[in-house]
Parts: sequence; structure tokens; C-alpha cells
Amino acid sequence: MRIGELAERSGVSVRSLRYYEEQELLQSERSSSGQRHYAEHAVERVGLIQLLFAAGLSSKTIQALIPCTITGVSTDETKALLLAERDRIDRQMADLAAARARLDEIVDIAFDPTLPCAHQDSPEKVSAA
Amino acid sequence: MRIGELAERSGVSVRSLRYYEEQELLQSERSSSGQRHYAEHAVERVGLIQLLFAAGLSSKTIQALIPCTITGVSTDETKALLLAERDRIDRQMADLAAARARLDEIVDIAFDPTLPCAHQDSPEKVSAA
DNA sequence: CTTGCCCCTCACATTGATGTCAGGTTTTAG
DNA sequence: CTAAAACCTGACATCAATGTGAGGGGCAAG
Repeated sequence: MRIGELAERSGVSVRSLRYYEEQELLQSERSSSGQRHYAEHAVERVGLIQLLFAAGLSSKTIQALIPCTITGVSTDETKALLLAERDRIDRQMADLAAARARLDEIVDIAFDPTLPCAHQDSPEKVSAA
Repeated sequence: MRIGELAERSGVSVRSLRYYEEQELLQSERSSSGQRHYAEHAVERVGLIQLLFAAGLSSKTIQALIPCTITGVSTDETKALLLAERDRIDRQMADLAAARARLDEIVDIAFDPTLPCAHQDSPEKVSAA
């Protein structure tokens, strides 16, 4: 398939797909005229890339880890990277959980009907009052 | 206390504290010579700011929510913001959990003793071989 | 052939918190 | 008094993924 179709099927912009290739996360065959062509499994690959990006991994890290996910072959470096990223994710989840708990407290206060609420009138009236 | 002490006690750079003030997240009294002075509770405030930054809230959002955390007063806008950020955090935690699970699978493969390992020899030997 | 759509590369813009440097003033310790 | 340390403002740098636009081919249908 060509890049437009891959973009649509994987829900990623064409720009991003070219970027992934530049970062060596995704390979393509080029037609004689230079157009990119992808195999079916590219869709899945892009999904993996997205998954890892969404968790805050850098393209460099993803690039290092991808061979491992494909061939199962790992080096000391990829192993260390794996563990480090997992730890980072754990820390980030803890950060998120803490912030979420704090926001919950604030929500409780904000939606407490016994507390005063700022007026929702038009701003002019409020400031003029 | 002055900015250096606050930085040290809150574990944040002086640069960041000035930035927080610029973003109206943190206030200071100025001495006649223009130096910033902070009350004790500023330490706690900085902690809150950090907590929310760590969860990916923008300074603009934090600025909108801070009055709510101090006075308990909320507007429709801050309420919507609270719920939106909480949802965003939930989604992000789900993303992290998914990536973590995927990394776990990869870890299992990478550390599987029955699978072949890339050699850890010096790179020259490997590539020369 | 022409029109339209998809593709190509190159390159600059964006966002946001923070680093860093420059040049200057204040405070503090000796 | 003087030197060091801390502070001030202002401005430019950073990182990373993505947006966007220019200028130019490729290919299929009419």
C-alpha cells in the first residue's frame, strides 16, 4: 500500500509516517519513481510505534527496542533500556495517580454545594458589581 | 525567604520559580531593591505546581485551577477544566498501562534464556565477523 | 492532453518548561 | 572596604513530534 492508505488505516498523518522512516522506526520499499510502498504488517508496526510514543518513549529508544520486538534478539543495552523505560513508566503512573488524587480533592471542593460559588453572570455585571 | 532558599527547599531551579511567577502561578513580595521574598507556604505551593506539572497540566491550566485550590471558589470554567484534566490523566494512565504491558512482553522475550542473544563482544569483532 | 489527486523533498514553525549566558545591582562575610 | 555570593532582567537555546507550505513529479480518468 502507499503512504496515504497506511496513514488512513493507522490513524497517523502522512507527515508522521515519513518522520518514522527518517527515525528508522519504519521501513518502506520505494517504487522506481520514488514512492513508498508498505507491506500489510506496517499497520501493526505503526500501532506499536504509536503505543510507545503515547507512553513517552523517544524515537531513539523505540528504534533501539524495535529489533527486539521483531526478532526477539536483545543486547545488554536493549535490556537495560527496557527496564529503565518500564521504571520510568511506573514513576510516571505514580505521578499521574498522585495528581489525580489531588484533582479529586479539588473536585470535591469545587462541586461541594455547601460552599460559595463564583457567579456565572456576564463578566461586566460581576466586575461592575 | 529569598528565591535561592525556596529553590533549594522545593527542589526546583531558580529559573523555574521565576517562570512560575511570570505565569502567575506563584506570587512574591519584592523588597525595595527588587528582590523576591516568599512566605513559608510558598514551599507547599511550589510542591503543588510540580505535582500538576508532572501530570502534564499546562501552566495556563494550573493558573486557572490554583484559586480553586486556595479559596475553594470555582466557576463553570474551572469545573470543566478539572473534569477534563482528570479525564486526560485517566487516558494517559491507560496509555501508560498499555505500553507497560507491551514492554513486559518484550522483557519476557528479551530475558528468555532459551532464546538466542546478540553477542556482547566488542563491536569491531562482531561487525568484522 | 488535461485535470485532479497523490506523492516526493526540503525547510521552517510550533509548543512549553527549562537551561544558560550576559551584564548589572544587592547583600553578606571577612 | 572589598570580594564573593546571590539576585535582577532580558534574551536566546533546547528537545521532539508534528504542522505546514513551497515547488515539483507521477499516474489515472475523462
